[in-house]
Amino acid sequence: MTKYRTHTCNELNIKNEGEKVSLSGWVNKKRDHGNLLFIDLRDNYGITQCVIDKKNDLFKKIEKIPLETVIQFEGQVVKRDKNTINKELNTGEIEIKIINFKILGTTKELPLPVFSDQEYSEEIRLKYRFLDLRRSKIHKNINLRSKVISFIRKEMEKYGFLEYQTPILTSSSPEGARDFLVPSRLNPGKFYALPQAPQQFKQLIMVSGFDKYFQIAPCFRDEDARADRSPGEFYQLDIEMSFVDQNDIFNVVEKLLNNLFKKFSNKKILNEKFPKISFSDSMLKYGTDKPDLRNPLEICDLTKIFERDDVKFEIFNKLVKKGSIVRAIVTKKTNSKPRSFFDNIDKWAKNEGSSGLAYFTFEKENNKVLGKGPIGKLFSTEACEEIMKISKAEIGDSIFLACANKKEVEKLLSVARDKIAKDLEIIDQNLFAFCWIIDYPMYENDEKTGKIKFSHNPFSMPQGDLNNLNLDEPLSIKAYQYDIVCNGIELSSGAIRNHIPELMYKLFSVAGYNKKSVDEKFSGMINALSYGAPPHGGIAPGIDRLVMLLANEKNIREVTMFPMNQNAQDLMMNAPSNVDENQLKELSINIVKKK
RNA sequence: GGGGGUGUAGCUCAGUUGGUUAGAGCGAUCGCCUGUCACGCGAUAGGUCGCGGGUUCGAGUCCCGUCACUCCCGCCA
Repeated sequence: MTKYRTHTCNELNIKNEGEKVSLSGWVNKKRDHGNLLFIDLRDNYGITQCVIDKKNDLFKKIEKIPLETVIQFEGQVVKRDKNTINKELNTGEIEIKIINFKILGTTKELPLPVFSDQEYSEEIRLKYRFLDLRRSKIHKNINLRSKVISFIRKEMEKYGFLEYQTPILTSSSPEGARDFLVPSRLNPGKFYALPQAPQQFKQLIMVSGFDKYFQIAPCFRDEDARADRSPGEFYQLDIEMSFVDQNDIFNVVEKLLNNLFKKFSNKKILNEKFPKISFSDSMLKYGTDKPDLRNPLEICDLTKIFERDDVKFEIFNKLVKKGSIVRAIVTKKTNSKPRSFFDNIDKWAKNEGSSGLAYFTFEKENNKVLGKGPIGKLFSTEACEEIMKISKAEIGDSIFLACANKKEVEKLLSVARDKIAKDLEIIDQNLFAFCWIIDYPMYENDEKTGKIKFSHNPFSMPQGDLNNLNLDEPLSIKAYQYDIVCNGIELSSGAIRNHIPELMYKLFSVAGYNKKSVDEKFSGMINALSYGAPPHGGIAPGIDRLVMLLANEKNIREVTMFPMNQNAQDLMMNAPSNVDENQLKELSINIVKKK
């Protein structure tokens, strides 16, 4: 109880009948019958209906109060008639008979209505975020986010982790995303960088002898936004552990996510023991390293089929001869689908910038397997049977074929998998399907330069006999590097780190860094690892994306309190903004004006 | 950096083949209404059709440019 209220707007019920109470909140909605006025009063917790009739002298004044005014009502809890009970409200069995009121905060005319299910443009929502956040759906999302973070902290502490904080002003790192830079006044011409992640610090924490680290860590990357990627800043559940292999980390994360998702969602978890899929398998079966396992469709490789003489699909045959590959998606029991179903998918594929998806359906006539559809007759019975064997297709199933270089085929079929599943409505929306993607390659070919580069984190531990790595074939080396994926969304990646300096020099030299440049660029890390570093590893699931999944939202701004727009501007606070000439002078900075 | 979508009243949107004074719902203002909970009824106000240029007798509508928002590609070790 405070001077403003005896109860919140969500707690009064039939047991309080007759009590004199005081409530404070916003005028959510008025229903004015001329001689009788209902006001829905709203606060963070809920809504309570307040009522006044014309006999009361205050009626005329209260009638005029605009929506979203902040007001305090004194009144009496009255039981509602049976037929006027509102089952939608927790307080729906009672109402407050207004005795007195006090206006605590007035409002101008609203730029956007608060009480409405309408959708509004992002621009207006972000500019008036404080109004937008009053609306029930996003208000709930933000409170969910708070509860999720609190739950994670408690769980992690239960598992024996301690939260350690790391610097926000740190040094610019040579690899990875663009840094946000902060000029140093005391060191003219030099810059701090905001951390892209506390990657090096958490390793240093392990080297410092702390054993189990976590942090709800802010991360800053100056890269372009997406629906599921805030520009500028986001949060990770950063985790690092000493004396572990990757299964120890999997166990912690699986336990945490199972508990978290069970607590905050009614959806089922497909496999509580998350399946482990190797990177190469994932690229073959799903065309991507973030597969949506709710989708039962799988991709198979049929390149060999097009080397046969009894397959007369000239375009593909020729392309295969030139080195292209053919992969396919089988859809079950689609022989009765109308022609438009197939043509739409082909048309869609062409829209995606590919040469389209060829298709046909397996049928049986006179006990002989036949291909039906535009290109069906180009395949002999034997070829059809071979395809069915490889793709596990049955009579009545259809097959969609893509032919191009490996990367293009993977990319097209990965999105085609989503598209076809959506059209067939075979994705169970009431499911969370987690998986681990493991065995990432240590290196890859840089397409632009043709040189070998690290495919992920250069600090990852390579797999195999460390004294006998095949450095002549770097592309064959796999790393203890892993991702966790849920419903096709990449939640995070992690790795067992390389804590052996000599090995690190070797691995860096493959990617074209000599000892001197490694010492220069990663001096802090290398130096620390040289004084007794424990084996260690970790992971860092994205908090924003976890909350998105739990809130069933597709856009990260729906779970972020004060997000920036796509151009990394805060329309409410007007950031970024010009600064005073004097501020620049102190920082020894000149602005170069673009023409 | 590139591609798509959108831009009309405070908010959400309609606007036909280019043709009279640009409409609706919500909100605002005023009036009526004692059991609503998306209360109801009536009236009034509210417009640089994102901005600039062009075609045309005539442009919200067609063309060119530009800006803003958004989605995607690139990018995000």
